[in-house]
Amino acid sequence: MLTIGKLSASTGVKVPTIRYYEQIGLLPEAERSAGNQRLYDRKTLDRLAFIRHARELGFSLEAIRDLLSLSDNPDHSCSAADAIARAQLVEVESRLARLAALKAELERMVVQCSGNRISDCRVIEVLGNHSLCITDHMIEDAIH
Amino acid sequence: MLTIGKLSASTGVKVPTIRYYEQIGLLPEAERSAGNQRLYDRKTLDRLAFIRHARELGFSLEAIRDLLSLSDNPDHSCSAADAIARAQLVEVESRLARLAALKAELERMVVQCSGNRISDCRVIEVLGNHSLCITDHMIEDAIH
DNA sequence: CTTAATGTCTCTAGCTGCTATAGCTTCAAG
DNA sequence: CTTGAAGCTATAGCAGCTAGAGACATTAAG
Repeated sequence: MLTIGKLSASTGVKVPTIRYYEQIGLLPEAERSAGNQRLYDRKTLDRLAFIRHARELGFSLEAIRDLLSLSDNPDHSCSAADAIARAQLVEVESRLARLAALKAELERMVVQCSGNRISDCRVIEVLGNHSLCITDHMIEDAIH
Repeated sequence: MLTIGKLSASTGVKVPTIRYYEQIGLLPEAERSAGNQRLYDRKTLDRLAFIRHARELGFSLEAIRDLLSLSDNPDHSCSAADAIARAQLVEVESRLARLAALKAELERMVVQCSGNRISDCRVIEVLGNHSLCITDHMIEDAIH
C-alpha cells in the first residue's frame, strides 16, 4: 500500500492533483489508514498512470472519464474507444498544421527584425497587420 | 464610431471578450454614447486586431500586454519585442515536436484497434502501458 | 408614433485543470 | 521524545474566457 506521496513519485502526478482527481471522481475514494491518510494499491496506480498518459496525449478529463468507463466494462466493443482516439488524432493533426503555419510566421517576424527602433520593428508591424499573415483559409488548406 | 457589436464583427473577437479585455486593461476604457454604450474608433480596432492576431499566434495576454506597451513607446529599441517573439517561437517549436510525437502514437493506437472487445483494444492498452509509448527523452531528442 | 426585435449594459457565476495557502494532524528517523 | 517532513481539509486563485439574469438603448417595420 502506497501513501499519496509515493503514488505521486511513482506516477509523476502531483499530490494535490491526485486529490483533485479523487474529488472529481476520476479516481475512486481512497482507503484510509488509522490516521486518516490515503492509501493506494497497485490497481489505482495503474489507473493513475493511464490518466497521466492520456493527459500527456492531450485527452480532456472528460474523454479520459469515458475511456476509463469503457475499460471498466471490458465486454463492450472497443469501437467507442477507437472513436475517442480518432477524434483526438484529428484534433492533434489540426493543431499540428496550425502550429506549423504559426511557426513559419514567427520565423519571418524574428528574421526581419531590424534591431532598431520599435517604429521599424517587423514584429510589431506583422502583429498589427493581419493581411500580412497566414490566414485561416491557408491553414484549412494545409490540413486537408 | 463603432458599437461593440460592429467591432466584434469586424475583428472576430466576441463581445464579452472585448469587455473582458477592457476590464483587465488590455483595451482602454471606451468612450460612451449618450445612452452609455461603448463607442470605438479606428485606433482601438487596430489595437484589438493586433491582440487577436497575437492570441492566434499563441502569445499570452501578459506577453501581448508587453508588446502593446512597447508599441506605445515607438522610440525604444525593438530588441525587447524581438525577444518576446523569439521566446514564443521556441515555445511553438517545442509544442510542435511534442505534438508530432503524440500524433505518431495516436496513429499507432487507432491502426491497431482490433474492432472487437475492449479487452483486446490497443487504445486502452497503449494508454495504460507507458513503456509502449514515446518518452519525453525521445521528444527532447526530436527537438534538438 | 408605436411596437417588437435586437443590441447593449452591469453584475455575478461558471468553465477546465490544476496550484497555492493556511492551519492543523500524523508519521518516521534519530 | 522530539523534530521535521508529509499528510489532512478547506478555501481561494490562476488564465482566458463564456454564460446567464434582468434592465436599458437603439433600430426597422407597420
